[in-house]
Amino acid sequence: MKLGRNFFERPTLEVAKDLLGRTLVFHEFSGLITETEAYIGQDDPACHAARGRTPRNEIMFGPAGYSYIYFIYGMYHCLNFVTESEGFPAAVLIRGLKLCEPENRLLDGPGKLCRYLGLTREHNGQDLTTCENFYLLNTPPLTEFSATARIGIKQGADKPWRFVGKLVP
DNA sequence: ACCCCGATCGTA
DNA sequence: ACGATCGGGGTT
Repeated sequence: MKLGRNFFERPTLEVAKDLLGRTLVFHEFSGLITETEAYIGQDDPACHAARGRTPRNEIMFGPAGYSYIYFIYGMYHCLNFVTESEGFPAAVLIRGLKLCEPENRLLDGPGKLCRYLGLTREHNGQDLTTCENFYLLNTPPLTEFSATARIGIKQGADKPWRFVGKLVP
């Protein structure tokens, strides 16, 4: 069963935790989400939308359930899903994926994940709730997880908004 | 127009 | 610990 709009139209911290264990499908690839981070609104200094709307971050201001993919460090892309209500800029960064198809492999890191799947800015702004080859399945969530500070940021490093699922053997 | 730096990763 | 590599966004 595909995750619908209402899954993403919730507080970002809830969505970030609830995404752990869900299955991401992108064309021939599928895997379990194992690690996420929340970026929440203009009061979160680490959020790309902290200083308002720009061409890059405008998808974050739109409706929930869309992909937000940006280019970083001159060589990597990062995948996010937009959350909360239209007009409120927030998203969940996907940092880890336990790939099941076409091979078993752990994609640990947002840049490595996008590089393996072939995700680029061309896939920015896709509606995950209606797309035929880019969506999420409601496989059982990983209820065991730890919360830590977000990785690679300076501002907002005090907030424990990174969630790492404990994979059950 | 310019310049600094970043939600990273691989190697040292 | 650090360099690669370049787009974005704030500043001039």
